[in-house]
Amino acid sequence: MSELPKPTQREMSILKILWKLGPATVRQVHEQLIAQQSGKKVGYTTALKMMQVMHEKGLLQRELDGVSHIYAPTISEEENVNQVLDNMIRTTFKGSSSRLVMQLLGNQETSQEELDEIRSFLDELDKGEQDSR
Amino acid sequence: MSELPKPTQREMSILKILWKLGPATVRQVHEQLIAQQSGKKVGYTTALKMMQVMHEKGLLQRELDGVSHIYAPTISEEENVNQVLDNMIRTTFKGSSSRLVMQLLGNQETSQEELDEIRSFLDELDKGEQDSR
DNA sequence: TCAGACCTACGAAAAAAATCGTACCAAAAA
DNA sequence: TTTTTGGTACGATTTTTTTCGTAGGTCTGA
Repeated sequence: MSELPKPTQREMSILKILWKLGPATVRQVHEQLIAQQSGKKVGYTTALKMMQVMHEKGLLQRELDGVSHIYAPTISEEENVNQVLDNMIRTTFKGSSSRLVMQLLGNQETSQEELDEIRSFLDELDKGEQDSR
Repeated sequence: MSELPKPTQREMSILKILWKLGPATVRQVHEQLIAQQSGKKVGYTTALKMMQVMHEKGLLQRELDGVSHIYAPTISEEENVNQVLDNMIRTTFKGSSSRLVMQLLGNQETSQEELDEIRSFLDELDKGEQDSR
């Protein structure tokens, strides 16, 4: 496994945009960047450069499409989230995912539907485990 | 709510140490910093300065104790985790905490005990809700 | 009294991250 | 053909973060 450097906060915001948009050009990303960061104006070349740097670091893949490049994150949002969660469980919940879940549900307002969904998902898991015994 | 700046990655490592130790002096934090970051040696004044800066930013509180200061995070680990999770739910799980839970449990290897714990926690929640009706 | 051990504060240097100006190329429009 | 409209690359500058040297204070033990 190659060691991808941790994205900086700014880089994360670009990753998030790409996760939302799917593979996209610098221009598209730049537009989003401006749209959300109301107040901060970011130049086009800034976005371009950032994405070039991220490409060099291995955070983004790119593909030539006519004149322009189409960029995509090398890591999916799912993978990223999993990493973050795993890490959180390890460092702040002593390895116990149930603690995380409890913390989460205790804090968030969670609707009945959601709770039910979780419950039936638990049932699914149990069933799967049973089968594999 | 005051706008605390997001801690940088280095600052996070100091926060984590303080969350683990409880309120502590620069020296204590510095020791930990060295202990974990085997390879990277960090000078004492570096740790001191970082913590001073974090104090100015409002990330740390401090209290004079004789000659030295005792520092503590202004935000608890719990609050921090909640923020991160809330944010994650909002931005990547479309506001649904159950999706997060499902993603988590689907990915992690979770023991039967943990699953049971979650289930009984769900029951607790339901009971609470019932009472408040 | 004086050296040594611990502190803090502060400024400045070094390193890393972010921003942007400018040059350049190609294709489309005039 | 010339101009305008996108696009890339890249170097340089600016800003932010990180690191550390140095100065200066206090207390303690020799």
